[in-house]
Amino acid sequence: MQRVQVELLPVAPYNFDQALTYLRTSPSAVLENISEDGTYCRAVTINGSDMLISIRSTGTVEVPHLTLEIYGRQVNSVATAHVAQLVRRIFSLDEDLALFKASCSQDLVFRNLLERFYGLRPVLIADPYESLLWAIIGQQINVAFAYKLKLALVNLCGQRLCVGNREYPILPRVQDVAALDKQMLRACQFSSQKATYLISLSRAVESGRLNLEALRTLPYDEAMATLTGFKGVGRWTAEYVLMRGLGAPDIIPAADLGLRAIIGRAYGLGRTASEVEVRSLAEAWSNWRGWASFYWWLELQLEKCMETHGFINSSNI
DNA sequence: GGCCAGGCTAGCA
DNA sequence: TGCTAGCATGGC
Repeated sequence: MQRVQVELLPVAPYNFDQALTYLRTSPSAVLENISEDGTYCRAVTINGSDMLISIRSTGTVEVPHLTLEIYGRQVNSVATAHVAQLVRRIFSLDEDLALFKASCSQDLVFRNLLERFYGLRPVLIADPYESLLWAIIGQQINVAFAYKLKLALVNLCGQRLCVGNREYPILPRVQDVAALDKQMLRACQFSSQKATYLISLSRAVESGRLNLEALRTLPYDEAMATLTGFKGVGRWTAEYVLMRGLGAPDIIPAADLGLRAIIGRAYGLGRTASEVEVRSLAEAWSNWRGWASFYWWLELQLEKCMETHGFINSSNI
């Protein structure tokens, strides 16, 4: 097992702790592990080779510095460069927060979030395919059950990476999900529809009929049309994949129930906002609607955490 | 037992 | 193009 250390310099300001808070409170973080001392760990697969990445902050918000460690059988310079690039993308390290802030600060309600979450940038899902799996699983069911289903899928067909005396779950490979029998998922409490969608979409990705990476270069409307052309992928799912999986900064899943609820409360509607109302309010965050929805999601998660535990720290979430 | 949950599809006008 | 009913399955 090799170990390589890389120093990363995010564009300032950058608050890594906020990113960890998001992950700690996120019901979608199944493969990520956040330790109490503020170290992020997860297994990733680079060119077919499984590695463990470990990241911790070694700087401040104004002078950010992250230390990345990579553990794997063969961590050569090419793999190291790939991992560093992946980490920069997951944590949005190269983006300029000032542009986002300048664009959204006219909205006084949102400005409050900008101040409270100073230095926060979106945390993306490491792999677009991973975001597609999670989006299908998360459709229409409560997040606690969605988390349970994600774990079930990982346990059913995901491998594990051993580093030291610990095991880390690896995202199931496309071909392994594509090869699943529907009944195997049904036995893990997946609905018939979800099982069908997961398998058929994985087969589409495996065969190349659905090329998720290629969506990066398409205009939003074309990428949306491509995704929603597949059964099981509606507008919400496509927007979720573009925003969380591919990092599209201006895509907002406005139909998202959680987003509608938190926005309804924040803007004093006294009820859940409608999708149309969310899209209308989101005009104020134009060009950055995806980033803004990420901020709202963190706000929502913190609110739920307070409801459940009465306080927020690393041990109760 | 009933309503809700980080929706999608098919059918219809 | 836009609306609605039906669907599926735990959690609370």
